[in-house]
Amino acid sequence: MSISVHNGSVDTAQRAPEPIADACCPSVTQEILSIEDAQRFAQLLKAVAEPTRLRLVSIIAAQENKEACVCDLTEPVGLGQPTVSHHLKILVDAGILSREKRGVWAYYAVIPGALERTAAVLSPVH
Amino acid sequence: MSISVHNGSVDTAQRAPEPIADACCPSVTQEILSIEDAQRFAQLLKAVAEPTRLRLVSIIAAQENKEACVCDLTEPVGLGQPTVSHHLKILVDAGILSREKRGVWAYYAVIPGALERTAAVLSPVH
DNA sequence: AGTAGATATCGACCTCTGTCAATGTCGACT
DNA sequence: AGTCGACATTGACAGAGGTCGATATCTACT
Repeated sequence: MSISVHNGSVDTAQRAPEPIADACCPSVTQEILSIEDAQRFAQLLKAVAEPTRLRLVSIIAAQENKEACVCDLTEPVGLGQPTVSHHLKILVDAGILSREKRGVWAYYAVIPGALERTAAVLSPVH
Repeated sequence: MSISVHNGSVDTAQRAPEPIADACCPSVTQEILSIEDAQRFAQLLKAVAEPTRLRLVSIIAAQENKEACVCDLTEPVGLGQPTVSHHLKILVDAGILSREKRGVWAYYAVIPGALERTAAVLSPVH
């Protein structure tokens, strides 16, 4: 079994319950939020409303290559590797971070515009 | 002991542990967040990262007078009065909403610029 | 004074969430 | 093949957080 997918795209087929960061249209102050929109927005904001995850995003963004692997992150945040991995997964699922595996390492990067889209939920651009 | 304070003005003196919405300087992408900043920002974002609270803010902002009392809010969100009161308190403590008591009613309003300042934590203005 | 109504607070319950130790998985290297 | 190292996943635990019923407080009104 485990015919290791050499076809790169299958990896993404299994994953991706559609990231929540496609907050295109409504905003908190533009109209009364539906229950569904409120839940989507809350889930997106929750991904970022956590001290450790904020620092993770901050550290990754401050990196020279704009990316970092898990081993670069455990020491700065002072938490165990499974915990860091867990936080990163939440940020990836929310559409804030991207994950690329190169060899043994997994490199995480901030998806361009993701934070701006998240912020736009609270304050639409202008 | 316990000389019950009959002094009316203690009410306001007791309150106000400085709202967290004075996120003036740093931002997630500008520099590596200190642990203290990360905690402050997370607490501010947590206040908004909840479906019911998002809808409360949304409903209040959509009101004609830009304000609403608790009795206006319990029915739209479909929750009990103590629960709504609890959520509103969290938003007030975070510096998102203001509270003004007129007669028997307590009127809540979105503090101008509060949502923008909160959003600026994720995406600095420009 | 006494009542009624709006809101805040308290206590309890249950779910969600952050953390860790242990284990599983996979790639690189000898 | 076998080992080592990086990362993900699982299970368990403690603490935080959302909800409600009951109660307290406070104001207007008769």
